[in-house]
Amino acid sequence: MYSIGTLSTRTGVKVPTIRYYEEIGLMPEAGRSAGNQRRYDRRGLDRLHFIAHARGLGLALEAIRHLLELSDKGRDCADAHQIAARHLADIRARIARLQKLEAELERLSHACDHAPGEPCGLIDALGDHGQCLGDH
Amino acid sequence: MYSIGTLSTRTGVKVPTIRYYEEIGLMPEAGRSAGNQRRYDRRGLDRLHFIAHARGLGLALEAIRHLLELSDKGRDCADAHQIAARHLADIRARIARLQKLEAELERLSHACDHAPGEPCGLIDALGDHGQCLGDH
DNA sequence: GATAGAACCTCTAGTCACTGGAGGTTCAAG
DNA sequence: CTTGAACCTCCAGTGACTAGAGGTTCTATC
Repeated sequence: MYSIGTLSTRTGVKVPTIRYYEEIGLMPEAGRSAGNQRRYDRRGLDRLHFIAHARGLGLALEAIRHLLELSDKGRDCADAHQIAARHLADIRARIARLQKLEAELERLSHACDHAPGEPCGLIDALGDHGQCLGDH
Repeated sequence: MYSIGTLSTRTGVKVPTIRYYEEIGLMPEAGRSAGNQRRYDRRGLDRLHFIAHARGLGLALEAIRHLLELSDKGRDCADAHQIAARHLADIRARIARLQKLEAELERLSHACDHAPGEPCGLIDALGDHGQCLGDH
């Protein structure tokens, strides 16, 4: 039997976060000690590991909830793969967007020559989207 | 003189968002018509353009607030460039992290051979961070 | 000048995924 | 038995909006 603190150190998930997961139904309601403190067994630990890992991969709690349901009631491999594929597409889109921003910000920084007494080209460029290359 | 709706269509920032920006002090309190509706001049429009553009680049409202202050009271070119540089570093870190996740998710998907009747390798892999290559 | 309806107003509450604090109780070690 | 770390519940706050209720004003047309 593990206390909530033990679960926390074992998974790296903070104590209030574990309680939060219980509140929103991601973690089942834990059993309690005589003094009303949460007590977890191996299954609780495994489940939290699963959540922590999926969160670490950037999956939304709703997606994780879905995955947990699939895992609970046997399998639906196809569904799980669809969730993963959607997330992968999302990640790729975010990377592409960030790379655009990276290029744009770099360009803006060079718009300013730091001449003393002159207005800052960077600030001016921020006010004028017309100067920009792509959409963002 | 522009109404809030006109500002909205001109900048692409939604009406409630403009009111929100006023509430948190990013936009100055607008003048009002006889009937208490907001009325903006050119300066208001420019300022909202600035905010919209900077938000589009992913800058946090606090960073934008800082930039606006710099722009208001003349210049501090160095400060502005520091904000941009920090943001650029942040973007690069996010890109690197997302690329790791991309690789990891792709790998996990291949951990499952979709054999009918077998447990889903993807779901199992999600429960076991030990299988993973990098940190995330 | 009347009327219709689009656009505006304020206020409150909800989103996501936590995080922090107050004020009080229980546990484990010495 | 005492100390203090860890636990409990409840409430409020974060960032950057978004949505809805319920009411007022503006503008265009007749």
